[in-house]
Amino acid sequence: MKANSNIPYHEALNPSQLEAVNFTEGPLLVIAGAGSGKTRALTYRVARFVEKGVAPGSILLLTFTRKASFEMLKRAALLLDNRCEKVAGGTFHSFANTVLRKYAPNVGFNPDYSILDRADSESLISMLRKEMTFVAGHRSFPRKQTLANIFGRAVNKALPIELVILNDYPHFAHHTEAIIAISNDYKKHKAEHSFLDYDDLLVYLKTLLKDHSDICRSISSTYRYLMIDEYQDTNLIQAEIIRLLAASHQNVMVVGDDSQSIYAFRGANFKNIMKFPEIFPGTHIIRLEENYRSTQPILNLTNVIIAQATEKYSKTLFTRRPGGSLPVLVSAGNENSQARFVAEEIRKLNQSGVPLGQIAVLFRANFHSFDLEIELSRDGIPFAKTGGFKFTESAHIKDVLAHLKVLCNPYDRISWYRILLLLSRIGPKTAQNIYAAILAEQEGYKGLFTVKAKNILTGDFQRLKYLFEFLDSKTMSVAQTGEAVLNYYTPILKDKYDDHPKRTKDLEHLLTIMERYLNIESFLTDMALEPPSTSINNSLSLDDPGDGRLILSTVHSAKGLEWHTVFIIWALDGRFPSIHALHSSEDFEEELRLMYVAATRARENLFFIYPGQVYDRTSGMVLSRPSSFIADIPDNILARISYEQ
DNA sequence: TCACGGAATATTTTT
DNA sequence: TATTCCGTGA
Repeated sequence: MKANSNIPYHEALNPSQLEAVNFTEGPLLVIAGAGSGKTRALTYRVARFVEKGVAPGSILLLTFTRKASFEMLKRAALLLDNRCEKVAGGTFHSFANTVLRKYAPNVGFNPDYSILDRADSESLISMLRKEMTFVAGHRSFPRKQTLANIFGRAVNKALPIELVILNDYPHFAHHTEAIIAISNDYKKHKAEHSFLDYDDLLVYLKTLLKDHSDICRSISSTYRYLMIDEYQDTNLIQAEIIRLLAASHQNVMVVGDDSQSIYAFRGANFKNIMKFPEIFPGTHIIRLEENYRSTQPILNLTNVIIAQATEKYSKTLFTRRPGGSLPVLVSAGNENSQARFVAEEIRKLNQSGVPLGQIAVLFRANFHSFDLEIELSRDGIPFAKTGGFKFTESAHIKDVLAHLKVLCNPYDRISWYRILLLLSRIGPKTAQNIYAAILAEQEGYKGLFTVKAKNILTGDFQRLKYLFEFLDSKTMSVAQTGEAVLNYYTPILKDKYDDHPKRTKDLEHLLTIMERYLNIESFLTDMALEPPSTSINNSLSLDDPGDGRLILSTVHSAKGLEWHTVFIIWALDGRFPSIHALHSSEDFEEELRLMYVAATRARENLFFIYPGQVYDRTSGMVLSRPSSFIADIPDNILARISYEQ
């Protein structure tokens, strides 16, 4: 291999990584510990295949974010040549979309379907929820977001809704009937309007492969080598898709770390990775245990944390890096002294030369950082919170997209409501009437011009009519259409938002994206499946290189990232582990894995901080014990200090 | 029927 | 912090 290759496999890879790269036929499971270079292994393996002469188009690399696959293929291309960029790569969802656009009729729907992103499906659910008359009056009826969670869980775990409510939302048990009714409405509405949500993409792909063995065989013979990243976060449907795709050739490699499975609440099932060898008999298993990230004292601690898990592929991470200081557990008097401790330490670190962008504060839930944010602002320490709003989730982008969506699907009720409610003097009732008229005409959005109702003689509604008349009158490119909508929308924007200059910029950005598309349908599909990763307001986008700001992040959003110094705040029993997880051993164990993920982010310094006395309103309990995941760890592994004032 | 203001509330969120 | 819900007055 060395002789006729320009790729320095032996220099760049350790023996386990090398073994994974060279194992090219048959089922392979790579258990990749935190920071063990699994991306490197995957990248080199792609390059190796292509170098050997495997057609790039017959390799399928599935990941959970489009960014992950894009980067791997780009790096592989740097190693070898740009044939690697022709490898079929993407997310499960984009792969499902590609297949379904071709085969949708085989599973009973139109290939012109539109995709509902999370926000779309939530607003649809909200609409249906409001129409349930008997819901009104029940103050404690689940919100749209909760409903979407319940429906999603039922699908991803293949459980009936009753059971999901009983298991995870017992406090809504008395609403079970209404929730099921809304779920049925939701399904019906999607079917009638050719909408697929994210889950539907996977479900229909699975159904297609399962019910049409000829199609399944044909797809399998196209993709003869499968690689799946982050396998611990797949759900049952995804595992089944992989099983079906790999059944005929068995050339499937999955990479993951069962100890870092933290998405069970979305249906991920870490047992998929445990069961993989059963589903594919003869699976070869490789463990990557050499860690390239953290110092040994940090690894000693994280090894102890994860040793408490009951079900796992046991692995012990080690490093060859010398030195390092002990992780520290800090007891702070109250919430505010916790924040002050963090701010003070950050200041010291920064003065000793650690850039702010190399420091992160991690926490269990988004609102746990509120107090700290106030403290940081007061101290003048610049910070950025990850996650935050994504480009396509911001109101003004969604407003504009709604106008484009109805062009493709004139009976898209959610979008019409969104468009109409932007106009003054038009509320839900009038919007309903106008939509009814559009539906009644059964001819595009003709009803917009013929509808008669009070409240609509305003100039606003006239302008809307002109817009659609104009869009109708001639054929326009995607960008021209976008421009027309923007001209119409800008006055509304200026009226609605004080910060319109910033939002106008976003819209201009949107327009430049539109210029790349030949039709609106494919533009909208990409906006749902592969939205631009730029986030708005001053929150940080992940591809924004470490600038001069401290990072605040939930543990979930921190997965896969690393920093010089990591602070884990609220390491308090009842917060982390969350009070919601104390009743179920499965949930509790997931909290443990979450703590493991948090701690393994650190390269040099690791701090856990907990406030000593906190009253928790929802439970009525006083929380005062440090997180049980670390409370009993001996002093020679975890140092202790206390901080008052 | 709509618009507005104040109060209540919140676990985590790759598509 | 920010979103959503609810009641009130126009």
